[in-house]
This record gives sequence, C-alpha cells and structure tokens, in this order.
Amino acid sequence: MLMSQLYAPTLRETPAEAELVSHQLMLRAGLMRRSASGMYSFLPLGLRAIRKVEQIIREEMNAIGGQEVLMPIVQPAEIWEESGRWAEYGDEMFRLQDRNGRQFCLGPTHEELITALVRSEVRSYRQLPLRLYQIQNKYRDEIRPRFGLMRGREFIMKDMYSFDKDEEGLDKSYWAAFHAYERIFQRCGLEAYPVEADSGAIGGDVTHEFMVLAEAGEDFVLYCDKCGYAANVERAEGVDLPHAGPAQDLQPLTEVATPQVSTIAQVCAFLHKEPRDCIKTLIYIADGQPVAALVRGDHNLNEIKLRKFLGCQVLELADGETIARITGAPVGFAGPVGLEVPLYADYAVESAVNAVVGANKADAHLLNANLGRDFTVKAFADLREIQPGDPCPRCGGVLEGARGIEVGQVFKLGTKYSQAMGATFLQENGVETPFIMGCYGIGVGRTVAAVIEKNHDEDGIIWPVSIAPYHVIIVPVSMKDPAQAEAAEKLYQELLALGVEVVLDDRDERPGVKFKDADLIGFPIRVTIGPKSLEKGEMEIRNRRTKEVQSVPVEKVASAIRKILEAES
RNA sequence: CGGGGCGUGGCGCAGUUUGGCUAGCGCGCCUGCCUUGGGAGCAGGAGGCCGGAGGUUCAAAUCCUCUCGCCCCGACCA
Repeated sequence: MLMSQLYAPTLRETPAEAELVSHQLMLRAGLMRRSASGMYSFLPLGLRAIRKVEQIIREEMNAIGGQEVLMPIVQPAEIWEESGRWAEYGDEMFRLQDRNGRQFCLGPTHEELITALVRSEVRSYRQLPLRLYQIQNKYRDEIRPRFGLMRGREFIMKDMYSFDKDEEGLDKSYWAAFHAYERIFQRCGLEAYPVEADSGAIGGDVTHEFMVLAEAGEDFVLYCDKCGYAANVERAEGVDLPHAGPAQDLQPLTEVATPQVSTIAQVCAFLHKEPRDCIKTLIYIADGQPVAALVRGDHNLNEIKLRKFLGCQVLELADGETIARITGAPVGFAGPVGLEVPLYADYAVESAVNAVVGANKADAHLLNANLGRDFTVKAFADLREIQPGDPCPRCGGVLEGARGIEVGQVFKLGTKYSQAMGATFLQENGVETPFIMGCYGIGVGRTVAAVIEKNHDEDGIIWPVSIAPYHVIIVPVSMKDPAQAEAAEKLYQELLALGVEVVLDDRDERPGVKFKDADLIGFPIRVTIGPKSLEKGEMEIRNRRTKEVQSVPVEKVASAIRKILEAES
C-alpha cells in the first residue's frame, strides 16, 4: 500500500471528544471516526486491526471444534418473549417494527436466536456436543456510551454457544473455551486474567471474565497473591469474620442532636467517630416491598448480592418520599432501632458494638446502638462490596484491588434458555432433555482498545506484530532523490513478494512529518532510507517499541525484516 | 434519569459576561517558491447561513424561549 493512497487521516491535535488514550489514538491515527454516540466507522487501518483479532479468534475457536455461523442482527420479538427477556431487557434494547407492525430488536446478544436455530435441527445426543460461533455486530442502547470502542452502543462481538448432553460435556466445553481465550488474548499481546464474575442478565452460575488490568478499566477486580483467587468486585465474596476486636462494655443508648448531619462522613466529623463505628441503614424496595440493609459505615452495599440474597427481580433504592414514610425521617437519618421493615445485615455488622445509627427522626442519631439489645435483624449475609485489604475468602490472605477492562466472558448457562424455549434432544435412554448450554463472548473492538491502552507511548500506538494493521513502513527521507525513491520502491516490491504487509510512504512530505505519522500509526517496523546510509549501501531498521535502530546492508533488509517479524509473532 | 460542561471552516480554540462595521487565531487544505534525518520558511488563496427553530431589537455568534447533538461525573451495564 502506498501511503499517498492510504485512507488514514491522521490528526495532529487530540479531538475534544476523546478522554482515554486508546480512544484518542484511534481517532488521531486515523483508525476510526465517530458516526453517532457510541457508534463508529472503521477506516482501513482500524478495520485491519479488527480483522486480525477476528482471525486469531477464528483460529482458536476452530481449534476447539467451533464452527462459524452468521446470524442476523435483526431478531424477531417472539423468541425473546419465549425466554422472557423481551420484557426483562428494558430500555437497553434497540427495538423496531416492520411495516406490518411486527416487533423486532437489534440483537444485543444471540442466545435466543441460536437456541431457536438449534432446537429445530438437533434431535439426538449423537449430534452433540455442538459448538457454534459467530462474529457479529451487537446493539445495546447503553445509558452512557463512553471511551470510544470501550463502551459503544454498536460493537463487534465474537459469541460462541455450546450445546452439550450433560453437565460433564458442558464442563468440557467451558474449559475448552476458557483455555482458548487464554491463547487468544496472549496472541493479541495482552495479559488477560480470568476472574470470577457475576453473570448479570445472561444468567447462569459459573462464569469468568477475562480482565486486562488497566487504569482505564471500568471494572474493579480483587485478587489474592497467595492463592490466586481473583474476582470482579460485583462477585467478590465476603467472609463471616470471627468476632474480633476489643471487648467493650455496652453503653446506654443515647439520642444526640445532629442537625443537617446526614452522611457518614458528616456524622463522623460531627461526633468524632470513625466510619467503622457507624452502621449504614439503606432502605430498598424489593419487588415492591420495603426492606432495610445494614452495612458498616466504612463499607458499601453490593446490590447484586442483596438482590440475589433476597431472590427478587427488581431492587431499587427507595426514594426520599418512601424513606420518609418508612423511617419517619428524611434521607440520612435512617437507623435499625424501631424500624418496622425486615432488616438484613452484612456479616461485618454482627460484631459492631456501641454503634452510631440514624434515629429515624430528622436531625438526630443514636449512640451506642447494640445488636440484640436495641434491634434485631432477620438475617446476616454477605452483602457488602469487598475492598482491597479485606480477607481473601479462599485462603484468608489479604486481597488487593486493580481496575480492569473486561475483554471476554465465559458462562455456564445450563438449561436457562433451552428449558424456556423448549430446545430438547433425545438422550441415549430415550428421555427428552433440554440442551445444556454455555456461551462465550469476546468484545473484538474492546480488545483492540485494550491493546492500545496497554501498548502506546507519547508518540502513538505500538502495535504487537500479531494485530498490527501493517507490519512495516518504508520511509524515504526525500522522495525527490531518485536514488532513495528507487531503493524504496525496490524494497517495497521485495517485501510484497515475501508476503510482508508493507506501506511505502511515497508522500512528498518532510521527513519529520512521515516519522510522526509512522510513530502515531504504530507500524512495528520502520525502514528509513536516507542519503547518508544509502551511500554506504545501507538502510535503517527501526523498532517502534524499543526505538532501536540497526543499519543493514540494502540487500539484506528484506530478510532481516522477515526474521524480526517471525520472531515477534 | 440526576448533576456539570460544550456546540463558531476538516481539527483545536478565542469572541458571548457588557448586542454594533467585512467573525478571528493556530493547525490542516489549495497554488507557487524554497526546503528535506523528527509535525520547516515565505508569498498568495479557498473554506464558516456561529448546531437548529422561533422571539426581542434599528442591529444577534452575543439577550430570551424551545429544540437537537456531543462530552464528563453518577445511577446502570459487556
């Protein structure tokens, strides 16, 4: 490809719309352009990187017996009604109608469609296991798209679905996908760590997310260096700690005036207490019924845990009006003492002694509230959000935290969809059984974004060879010097013949401009052809990552490049 | 949805508070000269109904109303 022909409009300045480095660089290097919030057009360079990732995914999916299919983006409402998710998905689903008023959606995922596809064709255990995958656009009308490809409303996803005849088969499919994912991300030049996760709207119990640790990540991961436990904060487990701490005598319950003091921080400042001496009382509405959740003042409630514990569908924080009705006080003064709704407390609350709590009365708190004496709870459970420093639920070590970008997730679905949609097959013994399913996703665009997030410097992108849009750029210092131009053209042809993906910067630009663009776009290898070295019969090969330059005799340049590429891929 | 911010040539911005001549600057773009080892220089030039609609006014980028879009924080989610 000739640089003069390549549609790669680079930007000198950073577009105001981009916050994240990866997003900025994708725009600046001419990889993509925004078309609407959360939707992007890929330009040639961006598309090539995407395609490289897709190809790696294909190879690894095929290697574990995956077969590629392609399902439509537009899906009929009926199948979503069968699974119950037409109602469940809510505003996040892009919905549309055809001219006859039939309801459709832009697929946010494809469990329903694949299940419908397989149920009408697969009848016997003899046809299992079946692993089908596709690489297709997905649509989710995100509340807040952001960070470029990191959270778009349209995104490319590889999704594989496995159909097995029993749990054992599912287990094999699951771990086959799991290990394929390890290889995929490694081949993309990423360190992606599997962590235990919540399954969210997809459903199922066993699930891992693959996380690339990065400050830009939207997820938070807790991990234990001792035993290797790692989990998304949504999932990370708390433990029922032994009641430690110095024994304290129970003090009498005392009401104190706390005018305008409603947050934990304010309460602590006002009463000269520590957050851990307080108990937070949160009023929730669970499927229409009010409940109160108690966590220690220095802890946050994990709503996912509470929802699961209560087994409810809808859980939302009560609004001010409801809180006033239930507690008799404005927001910020709720407390467990005398509260009429069911109380659920995090394990850590169990050991609280002489705690500060809201008085269920405007501008007042209670000192020395004590469990058993002043209030009782319906149950203790693991309800809080785990923080770095908390004990590891497996080995008791200390958990550490880090932000992460979720590039993939694997789920054991079980029979959630096959059951709901009547997708069954005949077992060996003649019994009709729903398929045991798994699903396995990779965000392709997000993976590219993560690669850039982890591989860049102040000058631009540093592509790993495996997914670089092009491997090599040839930069003649001056195209007007016939010797340089000829040498460049000759090398270009030579590399093309060797199958190297190469760009010749044939533009009549000053060298600085060409170097800047080459660095920005991030070609792993740059060959500079200048008058000085050419006189000596040499060219310079520069490594984008290390910035190392080696002078190589002209006739050996092509083979040297091939050697470097082979070593790095 | 709540809070905050922003829409002015392709990109980055000034001008808006306190209405007033042909709406500016840097980068990019076009032409010519010159230059060629890290985003050169000189000269000339093209390109903007100031997001849109309505209103106030002798006069609106600037004031008022409505509206659309985008970004950030939060809730939510892959």
